[in-house]
Amino acid sequence: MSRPEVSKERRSQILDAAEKVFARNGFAQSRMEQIVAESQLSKGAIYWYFRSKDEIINASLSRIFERLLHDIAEQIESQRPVVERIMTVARRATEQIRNARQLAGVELEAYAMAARSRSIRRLVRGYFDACVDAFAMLIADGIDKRELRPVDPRKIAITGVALFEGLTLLWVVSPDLDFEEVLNDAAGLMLAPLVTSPALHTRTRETQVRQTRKASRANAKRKSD
Amino acid sequence: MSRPEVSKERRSQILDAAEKVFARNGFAQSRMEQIVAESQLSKGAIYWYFRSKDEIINASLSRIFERLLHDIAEQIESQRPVVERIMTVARRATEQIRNARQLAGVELEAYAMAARSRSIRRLVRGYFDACVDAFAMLIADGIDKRELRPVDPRKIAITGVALFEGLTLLWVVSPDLDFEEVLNDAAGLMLAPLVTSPALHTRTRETQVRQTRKASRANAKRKSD
Amino acid sequence: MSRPEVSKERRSQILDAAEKVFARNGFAQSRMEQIVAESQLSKGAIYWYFRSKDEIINASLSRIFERLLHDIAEQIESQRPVVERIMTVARRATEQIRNARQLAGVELEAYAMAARSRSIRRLVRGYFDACVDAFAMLIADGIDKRELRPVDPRKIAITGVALFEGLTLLWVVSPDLDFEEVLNDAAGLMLAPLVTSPALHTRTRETQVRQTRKASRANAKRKSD
Amino acid sequence: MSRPEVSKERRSQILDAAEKVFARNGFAQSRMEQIVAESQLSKGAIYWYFRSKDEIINASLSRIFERLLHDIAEQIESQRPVVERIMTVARRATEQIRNARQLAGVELEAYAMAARSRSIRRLVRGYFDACVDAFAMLIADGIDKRELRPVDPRKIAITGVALFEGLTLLWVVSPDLDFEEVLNDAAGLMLAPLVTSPALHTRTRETQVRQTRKASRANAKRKSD
DNA sequence: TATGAATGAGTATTCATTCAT
DNA sequence: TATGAATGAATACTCATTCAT
Repeated sequence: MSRPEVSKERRSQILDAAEKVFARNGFAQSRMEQIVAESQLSKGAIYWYFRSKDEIINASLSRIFERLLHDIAEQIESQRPVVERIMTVARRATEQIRNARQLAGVELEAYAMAARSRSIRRLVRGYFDACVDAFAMLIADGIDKRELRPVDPRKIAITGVALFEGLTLLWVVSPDLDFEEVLNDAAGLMLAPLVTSPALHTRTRETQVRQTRKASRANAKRKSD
Repeated sequence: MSRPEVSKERRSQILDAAEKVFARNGFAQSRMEQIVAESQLSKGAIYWYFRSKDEIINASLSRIFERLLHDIAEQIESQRPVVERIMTVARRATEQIRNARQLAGVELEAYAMAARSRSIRRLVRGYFDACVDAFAMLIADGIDKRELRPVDPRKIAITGVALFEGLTLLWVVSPDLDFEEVLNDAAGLMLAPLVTSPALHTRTRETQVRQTRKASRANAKRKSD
Repeated sequence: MSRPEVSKERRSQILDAAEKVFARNGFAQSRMEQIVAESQLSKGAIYWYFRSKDEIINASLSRIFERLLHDIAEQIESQRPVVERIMTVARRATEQIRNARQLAGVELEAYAMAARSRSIRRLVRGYFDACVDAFAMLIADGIDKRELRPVDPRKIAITGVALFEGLTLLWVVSPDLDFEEVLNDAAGLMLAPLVTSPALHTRTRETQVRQTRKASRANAKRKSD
Repeated sequence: MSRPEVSKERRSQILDAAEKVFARNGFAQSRMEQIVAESQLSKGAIYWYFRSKDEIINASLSRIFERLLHDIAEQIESQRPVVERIMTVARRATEQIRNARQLAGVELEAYAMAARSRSIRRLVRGYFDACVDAFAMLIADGIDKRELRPVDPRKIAITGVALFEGLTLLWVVSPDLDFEEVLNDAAGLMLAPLVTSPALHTRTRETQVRQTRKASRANAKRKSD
């Protein structure tokens, strides 16, 4: 292998290790020592390829976001109906997060760090913007193809991304929430009014006040555990 | 002041100081020394009232969430139309967060911590559950009064809370986002289909694909800054 | 109760509490807070009667030593044969220490402190001197009554006290040692040659080299546990 | 120097420093800062080689006991008469302790700690056991060679070790005690009855009651200082 | 006398980063 | 390039003692 190839290889090796450690312990609670151990390299080697822990965090996050976006991009290029594509993206993201549950924790930590660090904020913002862009593109496509009513794609997209991130957050805090079901409900709620054909519809029909009150009491009970 | 009154007073004094420090620096980056300085008390006094930094964080978060919920509760009891009340709650929350912008950072950090700490998770979960309950109650009330179509209030509530938290997150990351406008759009999008009267409607009318594409390019440009 | 009586009462109350706490945790690891709790008094009250923790330690040790000496004194005044009286003292001390096993730990800590603190040294020294005096008196009495050969009572006494303290030390470290048996052996070994009548004799008779070697191996084995 | 050699060197360097500091201030009153200063290394370096202060204490004590045992071992292997060898061991130990007087304080603290700490107790016990073993071996050898009467070597050994430790304790508390003389007296008292030849004998002859009473009065006087 | 809230100097330990080899 | 020993600033927490009431 040539020099630059070795360099690339080593950086990957380190980031792979770092990612595992970050997933286990979060960014703040991860120690350079642990990354060293996981990477099978030496402390010096790590610092040869990365200036600091912060730089590793940035690079790691960058890679994670890229990977997530890559998945989304694939779906977007498909030629299937827009609503289907949207739901597929959502479902895939759901799967990904459920499989690598720890990823959600890392993401949340990144969002929290974004509030304090300029560089992390730029990173997260890039990710969000890309998500919104992709989503908006999809909506616009749907409008063009008369699958969706003529709405502001950007607004829908922002709402959609916010909804997805918000649901992820709720799910991290309440792991017993049926993420898939909730996501379906929420997506249906949001998309149904936009669809020109009556294919997608909210499935609920009648007053469910009593049901809701019951659930409230359940919450109250759990609180006192 | 009597003994127990002084004790209560001191606890508040410490939590007030802690809250300021936390808002400035986040939980992790806040130092006990800073809380000591801000509280005008001594280190020993702090530890007389709280066992550890963690306990202060918990108490502080608890108080913050309580305050937020208190505000929501006020709105809920009003007798105005449900949609109005919902929008008022959203608007008030918006204001609160915009006024104490740092609060959002603290909240995000709490959410990230919830992924790792049992006690914080319980706290955050209690908050989310209460929000969902309150929101669901409002929806149920709307349905009872025929202001809203008969839907599952709980599902709407979860979606609503997720949406609000997600938007806050987006806004923390993209501070130049017009939070109020985005919130209005999202709320309209979500509520419009539920309303029986045609009062509330999405204001957008025609294909805006071109507009969206333009925004995408703007994002792409900002990225390279 | 008159003022001075209350004072005396309170001091006892505090020292009783302190003694319990010291026995549980040792001097260094005992906290004033614990003494406060155990004494059912307040922190201020404790400091009203004692200037400092050190003063409590001193007073407590003083009381402990006095009590031990009191027991010895009783035996000395008896009119029974000297050897019997010596063995009774030893046996009583043994019992006392075995009953309040923690006492031995406190004593050892006092001896260690004596190496650094002038006041503790004076206290311990007073105790040792008194022990030696009492023991020497006993020996001298035995010589006078022709129960013992004419030896230097002081030398025997010092040896005896050292032996007893040394055995206690060994027993604290090796709690499975049969203290009573070892003490009997040691006392017999030391006293037998002094006795004019042949009443007391070492009970061992023949070469026990093999037995010893076996015990050595047992030690070696325990070491590797 | 090779890597492992440097490591060994550093550990020694740290333990040498620690030993000096411990001797000056005792274990509990020694500060890591002092060990850092004395060792000419940095705080980090100390913690690179030892996990904690406790680990340094353990290692230090271990080394001290090993050194003491090494000295004893040398004497035991000699071919001179057993009584002579015993007295030489005792005399050498005496010298060692008198030269490094502070060592006695450290030992006493170790004994006190043994009452509370499992690991220290194991250490001290190993030392005592080894001492007893060595002593018993010597006695057994003497019996084999008909220099000593057939007694239980182990019992003598325990008594001997207890006696020596007890005398050391007395001497720490009463530094003006003539340790050598007292040790000689005690050893003579213990060994004389065991010896087959009449070479060693108690040198005292007549009633010394008066002398003893005088010493008692001296003690009483010192008490009131 | 008595209370217990308040003080603050004191300390072991951690960990990102550096640098001689 | 690579190693891993060495650095040292930073930090949460303890606890004997004090003092206003």
